[in-house]
Amino acid sequence: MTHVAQRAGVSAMTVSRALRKDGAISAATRQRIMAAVEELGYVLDQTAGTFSSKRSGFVAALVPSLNNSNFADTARGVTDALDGSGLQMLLGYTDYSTAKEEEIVQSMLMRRPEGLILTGGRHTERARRLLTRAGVPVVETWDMPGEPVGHVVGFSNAEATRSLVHHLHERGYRRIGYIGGTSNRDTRGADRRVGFLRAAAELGLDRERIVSFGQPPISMSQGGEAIVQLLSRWPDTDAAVCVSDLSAFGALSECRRRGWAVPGRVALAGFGDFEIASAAVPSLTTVAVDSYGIGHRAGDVLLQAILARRDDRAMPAETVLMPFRIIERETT
Amino acid sequence: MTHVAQRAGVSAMTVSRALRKDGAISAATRQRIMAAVEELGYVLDQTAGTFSSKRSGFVAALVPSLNNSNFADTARGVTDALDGSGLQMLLGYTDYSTAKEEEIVQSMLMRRPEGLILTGGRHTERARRLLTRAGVPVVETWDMPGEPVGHVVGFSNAEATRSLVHHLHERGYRRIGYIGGTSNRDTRGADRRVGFLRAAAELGLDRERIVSFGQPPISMSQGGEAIVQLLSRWPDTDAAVCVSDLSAFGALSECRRRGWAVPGRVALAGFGDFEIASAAVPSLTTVAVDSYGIGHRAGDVLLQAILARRDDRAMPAETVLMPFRIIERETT
DNA sequence: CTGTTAGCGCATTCAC
DNA sequence: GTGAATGCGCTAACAG
Repeated sequence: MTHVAQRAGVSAMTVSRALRKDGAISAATRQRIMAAVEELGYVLDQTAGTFSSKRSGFVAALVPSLNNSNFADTARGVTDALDGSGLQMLLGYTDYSTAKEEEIVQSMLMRRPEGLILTGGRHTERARRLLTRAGVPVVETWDMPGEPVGHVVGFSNAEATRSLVHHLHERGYRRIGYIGGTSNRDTRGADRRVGFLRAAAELGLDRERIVSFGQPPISMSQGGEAIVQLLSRWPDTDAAVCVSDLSAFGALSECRRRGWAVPGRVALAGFGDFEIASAAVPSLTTVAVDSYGIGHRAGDVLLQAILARRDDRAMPAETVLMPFRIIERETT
Repeated sequence: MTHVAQRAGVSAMTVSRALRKDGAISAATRQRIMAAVEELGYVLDQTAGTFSSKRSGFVAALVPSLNNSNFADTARGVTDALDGSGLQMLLGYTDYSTAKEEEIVQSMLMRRPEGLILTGGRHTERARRLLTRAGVPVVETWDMPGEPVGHVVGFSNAEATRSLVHHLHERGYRRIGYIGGTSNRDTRGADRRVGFLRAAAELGLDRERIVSFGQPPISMSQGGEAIVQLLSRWPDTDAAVCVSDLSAFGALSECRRRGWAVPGRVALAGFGDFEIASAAVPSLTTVAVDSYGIGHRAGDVLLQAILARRDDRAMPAETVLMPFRIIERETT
């Protein structure tokens, strides 16, 4: 910066000002400085800037997996909401593990984010403690946690699945099964199973008709194996609710290979309204969530909280309930 | 850190040592310090550490899109290769735009990464200049650039698609079409079209039989619209090569809806060996690339280069050609 | 609109 | 194995 300053015939401080948008510099001086910057190939050292200003200029966003269009859309929403704020989003992925989430929370906090966006409402005790003590705003998404860490932008996965089962019941299905992963690692998946069980209890359906298959998130091929297990164990099953569209598509493909008509032999429903749900033949009944909207809204809430904090204003914890809706298609 | 030091009855320097793995501290002292750290909820400020040590402890990885299992696998590979090195990967996505790539390169460089991994070999002039001047190792992936910026771990997309077309020709297909996006925004997609044209020229096939549909990356539904256009414009088409498995699946679904037998009426092939390629019915012929391996190898190469640089050793630019292979399935 | 001074929280270096 | 002095490159705060 001193080099640039010398070349432009100004002080380092003036270079610093020219490199930030907040003005207080004459157009002519800025132009001269920018020319010097380009000539020297100077790139501002944000590390030093952060250190000095105590503003890191970024927020951390943690998602379970990169390869999931729902979370990719949420990340896009966050990025868009932050656009123009001078804040950048740094992404981390937890592989659906709260232990890994804890690690990433810690390593993110070492870089002093101005806020964090998390997926889900379940965290390790230590992660909760770190987050609380960090003193920066936190938004939990894709869930409705009982005891939120801070702000929330999400919905109840249990409630959404419960609605889906009720919907199938209204359509006349009575022997409904559930396909999901073997552990509670995917906490949203576990919540969906809870919703299935709740609806089954309310409607007097069989609550045993559950196939758990593979470590979450379960793949298309695991969905295929699961539907075979479900129908061989309970051959009178007339509908299967799957933890995600991907497993539902796997089940659908396996049915096709075996000549089982969908929805004639068995109806299928997924979760998430991935592109494949509408592209599949027959198209998949599913639960649509506004993934992008969750991210955008979470970004908004976080930004407001960060701005409030900069002004030493307190911002009350906000909980935004996002809508979901059942999309009936050809598999039911 | 001073607080922690006081509580543990040592100097700040000793706390700094305790928080890094490099030893030179007694077990008893470290234990006392760790206790104080936990009690106070202290989290090391890596910004200050980076600033002082001139090591940011991270590498930047830029991918075109998050929602793509190929690039997600590559990112996983990079993360795994870096595991244990003390380097963290920070991810950015470019939306398949070199202009956005330039922006992200700049904002990453402001945080002083110790290395960068890029997807593709085409960049804006300014991005190239920034990268060259940054003085840190760079690895380009998923491509075989003519003039690499630094190291390369990839393959030729043109060559892979050319092989696929030759493969179809050997299987007896003679009126082969190509489905891709409308612009060169997805540079790997553009290279695949080049490979198609090259093979068509070599084999004496019709070189006009191309449908470009939508902004890359093209969606499943755009793949569906494209196959309809292709077959209505050139009804004698006996095979279609698609820029990706996703568009190929969209084409496949549309054929099914219209009662066009695949591969009877038209054969289809994709690119990438996504999970959907094997899950689809009929399963998709495609080109498999070792996405995870590209990431892992790129991470390895970058790590070696970073370690060499730390020791002031020069490391010659390395080019690693990764294999691809045609996977013949039921759509051809 | 521009310059000067001071200091952000660590790690490096050297002393002991 | 531990401590003290020093400085990393920038920006806040204030002066002019």
